[in-house]
Amino acid sequence: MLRLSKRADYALMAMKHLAVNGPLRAASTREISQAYDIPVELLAKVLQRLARAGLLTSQQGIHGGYQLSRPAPQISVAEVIEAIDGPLTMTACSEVDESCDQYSRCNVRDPLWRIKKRIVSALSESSVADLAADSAVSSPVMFHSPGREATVGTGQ
Amino acid sequence: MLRLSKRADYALMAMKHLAVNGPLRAASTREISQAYDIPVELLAKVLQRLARAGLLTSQQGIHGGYQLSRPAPQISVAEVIEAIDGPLTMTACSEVDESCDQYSRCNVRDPLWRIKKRIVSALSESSVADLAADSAVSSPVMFHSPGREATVGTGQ
DNA sequence: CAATCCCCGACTGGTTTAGTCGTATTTTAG
DNA sequence: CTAAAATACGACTAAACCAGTCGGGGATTG
Repeated sequence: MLRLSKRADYALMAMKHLAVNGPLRAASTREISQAYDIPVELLAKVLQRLARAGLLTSQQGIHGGYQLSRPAPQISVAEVIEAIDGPLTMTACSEVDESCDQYSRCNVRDPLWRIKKRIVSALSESSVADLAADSAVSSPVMFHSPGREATVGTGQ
Repeated sequence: MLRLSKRADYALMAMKHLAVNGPLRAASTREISQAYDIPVELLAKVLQRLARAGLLTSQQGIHGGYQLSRPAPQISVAEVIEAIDGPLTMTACSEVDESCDQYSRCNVRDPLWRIKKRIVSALSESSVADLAADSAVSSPVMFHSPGREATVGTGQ
C-alpha cells in the first residue's frame, strides 16, 4: 500500500536529472536511461506523458531532448506523480466516484479524506527543486524491511 | 498511486465499527460484513490478520466475535494498514532492500524518504478513535475525479 | 538523405488483488 | 453430547494492473 509505481519513480528521477543538468541543455531519453539504467522505451513513454502534461518541453531532431517547462521550484512532486499515474486517490470510492456500491454505507470516507489531504499536501509542498537539492546521487540508507510490504506511492 | 487496498479499507471500516459499537460487545464477522456489504470470507481473512497482528482479540464459539485489543485512541491507522498490507514503503528499493539494481544510481531516494516520513506521520497520528469521531455513516462529499487514478494506499 | 531524436499505440508476461471454497477447531446452548 | 455458530487457515481462481517490449510514424539537422 501507498506504493509509488516504477513509472512515477522514473519520472521523478528524470525530472531531477533535468533540474540538475541545467534548464539550458536538453537531455535525450537515451542519455537519461543510460544514466540510471532505465529501459529506454519505458522511459520514453514516461517522458512523453510528462511532456503531454505540460511539465516538460520537447525538441525533436538530432540534438533534441527534453527540458523542464517551468523553473524546478514551481513543479511539485504531486504534479509529476499525477501526470504519470493519474489523480491521487486513496480509496476506490474517491470523492464523487459512485463506483462504490457498498460505500454508500461506508463509514470511513470522511476521515480518510482528511488523511488524504495531508498526504497530498506533503506531495504538493515538495518540488522538483527539493529533489535536486539532495546530493546528486543519494547515499545509501539502510533499514530492515522484511516480508510483505505496503507501499506509499502513486499507486502503481 | 498511493492507493489503499480494498482489504485495508475493509479493515479500517471494521475497526471503526468495533470502536463505535463499544469495546464491551464482541462483533462477529457476519455482523460486520452485513453492515457494510463486504464479502464475508474476505472480511474474515482481514479480521483474522488483524487479530494475528494483535490489534483485535477474538473469541470463538456461539457468541464469539472480535473486539479491539486496546482503546481506540491507542490504535493508529498506520498500524491497521500495515497489519493488512505489510510495511509502508513508497518505492521498490525501500531503505535497505537491495532489490533495486538500478537504484544504486538512483538519485531520489533520500528526498522521497523524507516525503514518506511525512506520510507515515499522517497515518500514525490518526487513530481509530479519530475515524470513529466522524459521523457513523459519512455524509456524501463530492468532487470530480476522471480517468486514470493514482492511489494513496497500502501499496499493494 | 541518413542519423538521431520525439511520438504513439498495441501487445505480452508476470505479479498482485479481490473474492471463493473447503475443511478443521473452539465454544456454548439446549 | 450434539448441533449450531463462530473463528482459523490455506489453497484456489479470475480479473486487474503494471513493467517492459515492439513496430511504425514524423521532425530536425548535419
